[in-house]
Amino acid sequence: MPRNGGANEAPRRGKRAANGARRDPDATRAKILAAAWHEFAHKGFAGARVDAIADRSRVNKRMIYHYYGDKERLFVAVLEAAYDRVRSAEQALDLEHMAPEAAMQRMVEFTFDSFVGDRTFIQLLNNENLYKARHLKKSARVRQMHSPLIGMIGGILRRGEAAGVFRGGVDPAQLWISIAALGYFYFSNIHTLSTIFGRDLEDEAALAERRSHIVGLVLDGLRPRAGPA
Amino acid sequence: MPRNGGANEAPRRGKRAANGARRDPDATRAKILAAAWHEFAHKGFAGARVDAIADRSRVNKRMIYHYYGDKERLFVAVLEAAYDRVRSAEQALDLEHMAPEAAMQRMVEFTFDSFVGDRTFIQLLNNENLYKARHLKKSARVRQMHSPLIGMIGGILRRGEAAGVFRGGVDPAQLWISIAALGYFYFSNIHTLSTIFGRDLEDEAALAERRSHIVGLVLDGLRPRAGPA
Amino acid sequence: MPRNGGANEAPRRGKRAANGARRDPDATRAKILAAAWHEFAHKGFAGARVDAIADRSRVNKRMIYHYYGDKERLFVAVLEAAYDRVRSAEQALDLEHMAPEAAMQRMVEFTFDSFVGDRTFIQLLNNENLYKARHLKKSARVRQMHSPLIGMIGGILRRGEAAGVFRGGVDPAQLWISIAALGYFYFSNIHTLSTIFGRDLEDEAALAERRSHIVGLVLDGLRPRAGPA
Amino acid sequence: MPRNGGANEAPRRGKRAANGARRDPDATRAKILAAAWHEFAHKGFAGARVDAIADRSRVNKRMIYHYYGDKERLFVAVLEAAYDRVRSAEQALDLEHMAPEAAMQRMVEFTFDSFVGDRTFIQLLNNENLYKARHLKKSARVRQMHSPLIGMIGGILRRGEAAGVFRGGVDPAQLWISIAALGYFYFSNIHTLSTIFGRDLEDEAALAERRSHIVGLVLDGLRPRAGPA
DNA sequence: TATGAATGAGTCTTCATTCAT
DNA sequence: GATGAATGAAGACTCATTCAT
Repeated sequence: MPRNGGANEAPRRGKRAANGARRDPDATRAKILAAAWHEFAHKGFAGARVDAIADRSRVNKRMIYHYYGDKERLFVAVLEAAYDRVRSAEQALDLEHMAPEAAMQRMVEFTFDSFVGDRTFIQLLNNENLYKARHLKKSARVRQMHSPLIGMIGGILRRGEAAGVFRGGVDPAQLWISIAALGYFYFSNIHTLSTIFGRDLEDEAALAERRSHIVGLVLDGLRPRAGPA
Repeated sequence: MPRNGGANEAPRRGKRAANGARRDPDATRAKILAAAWHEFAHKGFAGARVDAIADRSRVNKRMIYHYYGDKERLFVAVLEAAYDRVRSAEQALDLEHMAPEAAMQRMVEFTFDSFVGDRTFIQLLNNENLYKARHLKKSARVRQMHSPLIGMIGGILRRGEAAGVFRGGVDPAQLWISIAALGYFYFSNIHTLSTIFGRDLEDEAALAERRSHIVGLVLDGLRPRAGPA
Repeated sequence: MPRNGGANEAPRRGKRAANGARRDPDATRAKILAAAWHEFAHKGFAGARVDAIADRSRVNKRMIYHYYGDKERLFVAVLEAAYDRVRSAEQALDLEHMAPEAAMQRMVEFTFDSFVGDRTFIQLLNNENLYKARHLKKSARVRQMHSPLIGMIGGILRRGEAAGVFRGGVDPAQLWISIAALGYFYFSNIHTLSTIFGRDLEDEAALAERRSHIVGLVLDGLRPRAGPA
Repeated sequence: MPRNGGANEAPRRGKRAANGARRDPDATRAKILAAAWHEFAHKGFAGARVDAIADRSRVNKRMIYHYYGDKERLFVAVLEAAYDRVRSAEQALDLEHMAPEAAMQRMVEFTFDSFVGDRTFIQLLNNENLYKARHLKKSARVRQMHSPLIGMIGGILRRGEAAGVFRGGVDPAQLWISIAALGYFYFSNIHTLSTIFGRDLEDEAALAERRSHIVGLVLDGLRPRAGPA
C-alpha cells in the first residue's frame, strides 16, 4: 500500500478540519486510494471487494464512486500511483559519478532491494497482465512511465565499455528487463518456490544469497569476452 | 490450456456409451479439467466462473461438483495438471551427452521456449502466488514437483567447471531460478512492457532478440573470472 | 396483470410436480411474468423493483435473471404478453354478420369495455411511450401486432357506405385511433380527471355516461352528411 | 419544458447581485423548476434523478431541498406549473364572437395543436395517473384547475343548438373529454403507434391527416340527427 | 451418471437526503 | 443564500452451490 500519497499528495488545503478530519476531500481521496491499493494488491481486481475498500479506508462507500467513478477506474488510479512511486524512487538514483562496475552493482542491488518489504507493485502488475494491460492502456500518463533506469543503464554501459571493463553489444533495454526479472521473479513466485523448495525464501539468509547471486551473474555476464590479457 | 489430458489421461473405459460418448467419467473429468485450466488461467481464481467452466466443457455444472468437490479443489487439480505437464517436458530433456556449454545453452533456450505459445502456466502460478500458494500447499503431490532441471544444471556446472569452461561457486538452485526468471518475467509482464515500450514484444523479432540476450547473459556470466588464459 | 398465461400458456409439461409445483419451468416463467406485469403496470419501468417481482411471484430472484436475462427484457416480455392478450380478445370479435351500424356500435362498446376493470395495458403503454417505444422496438413479434380491428373497421365502413348509412371518406386507421382514444384517454387520465372534476369517474353511472357519449359521437360522426333525404 | 417561468415569474429582486446573478432566489427557483419539469417529463417521477435536475439547472443540489423540500414536493410544483401554463393558454381563447360551427372547429384545432411540439404535459399527466393523482391531490390550487374550455364548449353548444346547427343532448364535459382524447391519445401513444404502423406519425402529413379527421368526426358528430330538411 | 432448475448470500452501483462550512 | 462532501438504505445483478428428477 502507498507509503506516501503517491500522485495525490496535493497540498492539503483542507479546512483545518478542526473537529476531526471530516470534509477533507484530498484526505478522503488518499484514504480510498491507500485502501484500494492494499485490497487490489492482495486480492487481485476480481477478488477485491469495494466494500472491503470502504471498510478499510473508513470512508463511506458512496465516496468511492463519487471520486473514482467505478471499481475499474479506481484500479487505474492505483496502478498509476504505484508506477508513480516506483518511478520516483528510481529517479532518485544517482549513479553518474560512480565507476561503471560499482554503478552497475548499485543498480542491480537497488532493483533487488526495491522488491523487499513491499510486493504490492509486483502483485498489481501480475494482475494487470492477467487483464492484458487493459487498465494501463486507459491511463493517459502511461507514456511518462518509461523507466529512467534504461537511460541510466545505457550510460553505465557506455562508460564501462570505454573503460574496457564491459563488453559491447549489450542492449540497455534488454539488460534492464533482465535485471528486473532476476529479482521480480524471485519475489513474484516466492510462495510457490518456498513451498516446493521446502524452505522459506523470505528469510535473511535466503535473500542475501539471492542478492549476491544476481550481482555476480550480471557483472560477470558483462565482462569483456576476451579477458584482460 | 492442456494439450493432452495431463494427469487425467486414464484409459477411456466408457460404459458402452450406447448413444454417443455419454457416461464416460474419465472423458468428463478431462473435459472439465481442460475448461477449468483455461478459465482459471485467463481469469484468475476469483474471476473464474464455474458456469463458464461448465459451458466451455459442455458438461453439466453438477458434474463439476461431483468430480471435484468445489471450485477450490478444482483449482488444485488444475495446478497439479499444469505442473505435471511442465515437469514431464523437463524430464524429457537429455543434456548429459552434450558438452557443458552447449548443454547450458540448450537448457536456457528450452526454458525460454517453454513459455512461448502458452502462458497459462505463468498465469496460474502468478495467481497461486497471490494466494500465497494456498492451493499448492494442499496438494499431496507437491513433494515430487521439485524440478529435475536443478539436478541437470548441477551436473552441467560440475562438468563445465572440471573442463575449465565455467567458473565455480555457482549454486544450481539459484541458477535455475535465474534462468527461469529471465524468460518468465518477460512473458509474465509482456502486456505491461509492450504497452510502456510501445512495441509488441510478442513478435518474432522481439522474441529472437530476447532469447539471444538471455543466452548471452547466462553463458557469459558463467565463464571463469580469470579468462581462459 | 395477466388473467391467463398470455403468450406463455405452453402445455405444462412439468413433471407431475407431485410435491408442490417445484421444478416446473413453465409455471415459474408464468409466475414471474404475471408478477412483473403487475409491478411494471403499477410502478412503471423505473419504479418497478425486481425484488418486488420476486416476492410477489414467490420465485427466487435469481430465476428472473435465469429466464428473462434482465429487467429490460422482462419488460419486453410483459409488453408482448399484454399485446398478445389484447390482440387475442380483438380477434374473437365477430362483426361480419351484423348490420353496419350495429357492428360499429359493438366495436365501439367492445373497445371501451376492454379498458374497464383492467388498466394495466394502458399503464404499460403509457410507460412504453415515455421510453419512446424502446422496448417495443426490440420485440421481434412487433409486426404481427397490427390490430385486426382496423381491417374489421374497414369492412364495416365499406358495408355501411354501400348501404347508405355511413358517409364515405373515412380512413379506417384514423377511425380506429379515434375509437381507441375516446376510451383510452378517459381511463388513462381517470385519476387526474376525477380529482379535478371532484367526482369519481370510475363509478357505474359515470362509466355508463361516458360509454353512451362515445357511441353517440362516433355513430353520429359517421352519418352521411346530406341526411337520408 | 417550460417556455416561460410559469408561475414563478416573480419580479427579479435580486440582492445587489454583486458578482453576477448570484443570490437571486427567484431565478434559482425558476431554474430548478424548469430543469425538474424537463427531467420529470422525460423520465417519470421514479426515473427522474435529483442529481440530473441539479446538473441541468446548474444549481446546487442543496438548493433544491432548500426551496422545494423534497423530490415529491418538487414534482407537485412542476405539475402545478404545467397546469398553469395550459390553463393560461386556454384562457386566451376567444370564441364567443365566432359562429358556433367555426368556434367549435377552432376549439378542436386549438386543442390538437396544443399538443404539437411539446408533449411534456402529456408525459407528466400520464405519470401522475400512474400514481393515482397522488401529487395532484396534494396541490391546494387544484380547484382552480377546472378547464375554462368546458364552459366555452357549453356556450358554443347552446348557441349552436339554438341556431339549429348542433343537435341537443350533448354534455359539455363529455365533449371536452372527447376533444382532448382525440388529440391526447395520438400524441401520448405516438411512439408505439408509429412503431406498429411502421410510419412516423410525427411528420407533417400525418399530423394534418389526423387533425382533419378529428375535426370531421367532432363536427359531424354534433350535427342534428334529422338533417336540415 | 447426468441434468437443469432453484437458492441465499453477496457484489457493484445508485439514490435521495443531510451535514459542515 | 450557497456549496460540495458525506451518508445509509436500497437496487440491479451475480455467484458458488444444492435439490429434485
